[in-house]
Amino acid sequence: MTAGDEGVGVETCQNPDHEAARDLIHSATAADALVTIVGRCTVDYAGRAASTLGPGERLVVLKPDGTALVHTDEGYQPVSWHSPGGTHDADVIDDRLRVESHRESAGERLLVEFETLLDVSAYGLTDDRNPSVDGTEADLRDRVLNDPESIESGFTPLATERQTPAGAVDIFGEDAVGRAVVVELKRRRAGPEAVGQLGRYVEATRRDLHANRTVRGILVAPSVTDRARRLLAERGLEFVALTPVGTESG
Amino acid sequence: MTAGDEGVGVETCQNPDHEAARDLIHSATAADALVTIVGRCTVDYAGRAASTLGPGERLVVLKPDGTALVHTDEGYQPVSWHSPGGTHDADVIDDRLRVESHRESAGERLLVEFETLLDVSAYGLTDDRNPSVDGTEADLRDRVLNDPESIESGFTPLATERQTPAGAVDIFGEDAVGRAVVVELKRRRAGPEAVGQLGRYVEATRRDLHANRTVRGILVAPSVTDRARRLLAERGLEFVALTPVGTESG
DNA sequence: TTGTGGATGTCGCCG
DNA sequence: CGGCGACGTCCACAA
Repeated sequence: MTAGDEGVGVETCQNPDHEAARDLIHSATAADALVTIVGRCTVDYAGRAASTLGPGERLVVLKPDGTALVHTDEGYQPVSWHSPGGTHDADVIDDRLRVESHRESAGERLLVEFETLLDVSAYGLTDDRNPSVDGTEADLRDRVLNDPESIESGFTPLATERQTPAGAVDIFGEDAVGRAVVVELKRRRAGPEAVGQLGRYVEATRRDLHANRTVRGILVAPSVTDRARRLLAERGLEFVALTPVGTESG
Repeated sequence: MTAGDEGVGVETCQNPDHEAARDLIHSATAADALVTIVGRCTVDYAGRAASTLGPGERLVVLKPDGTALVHTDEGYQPVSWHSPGGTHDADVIDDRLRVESHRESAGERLLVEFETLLDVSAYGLTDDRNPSVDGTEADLRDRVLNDPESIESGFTPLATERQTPAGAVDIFGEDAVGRAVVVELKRRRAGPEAVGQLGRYVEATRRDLHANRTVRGILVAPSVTDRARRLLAERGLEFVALTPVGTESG
């Protein structure tokens, strides 16, 4: 595999010796390939925090963009990792493969040291990256904009992402009587932070507008927790139940 | 590899035909092994939302706990996934491997359909899961408890995780003059939500205590954003700069 | 099961 | 580059 070759390529080594693994990682990294390493290893991370992992068998993924992931046989989350943007390196010290990812700008470093190697593989992957997702907050926003009556009769959206000193209001509009309305959207059941957000935006909007202008705040979400409902009541805010299109039952 | 065998085991197939891949996935899943599949595939997810991915070359990881991860050659995040708790299945339809993860209780389903297979491997992994992390919010809390003067002279912690109707207060205590103090901790630079949280806890604590008791609110974090600082001032709350032990420079 | 908030969150957008 | 909030967030812990 030559550098710049983005086509399909695979190189696999089972139970490789550590120097063969190092060489494979070197050439794969140079060719912008994705590398997987399976073996017994220890892990050390230092950066935004510090973490260590004792010996265990794990799957390590090195991506050409600098991402490093250390996965065990459980969980969605990697047990340790390095974010994109850094560089990978591999060497052998005391007959042991050491894989290191670092990003100087963030002062981060991830070190994986292998006792045992079960498998090392390199893959040249290409992906068009054309994801599509439905049921997001943007879908909920579009639903409200396409049918403002779903909020309440006479509601008129005037702006989305309206800037205030406290942040951007999801939907800003007017009710049937001409009062200002601040709408905060949540794609799923809303908790206390959502109320906090809405409250901040309402306060900021009151300051922005004429002092005597009424500003209503409406939280729009599929549902709210009890605590959130209480907080809404305390602050004179309102709630409208609405789900993003496509997530509703039926 | 027999069911219940948790020891080290590896089975690898390069450029397998789709039925061989299916068989390997079946036996690996039955043996609680971790499976990696590399190939060109499409992905469909339906559950909390809905997402689709067009054809692309990706790394798919199936874990024995029901986790499924679809990784491209970029990014920390899987481009699609299935959370732990479900089950994996594999079959061949129209000469194409289809891998499906589903969790009925959550109404979630992830379907990966392969056009091309570069590699299928299974690994029996064992991990002690003895992670250690430093520099967390818990470390910041311990730092304050071990040296209350780091907040201010005369500060006395009385409780951690003190319950209020608005949630749990990180540290509750008294200042040198006997006023109640509510402390909210953040391990990194704090933004508006942190102020909102602190404000809620202070309000709830004021209601809990005698009406005439003064309650101070202190945000403890390495730093705050401008907006957060303004919000603190508006609500009469305070800020003390402090980092979790071990993250500080020097 | 649900609620709540932390996380080495990551990621995208916008100033 | 930093601030800010969404995310199919995940996750641990408590009620």
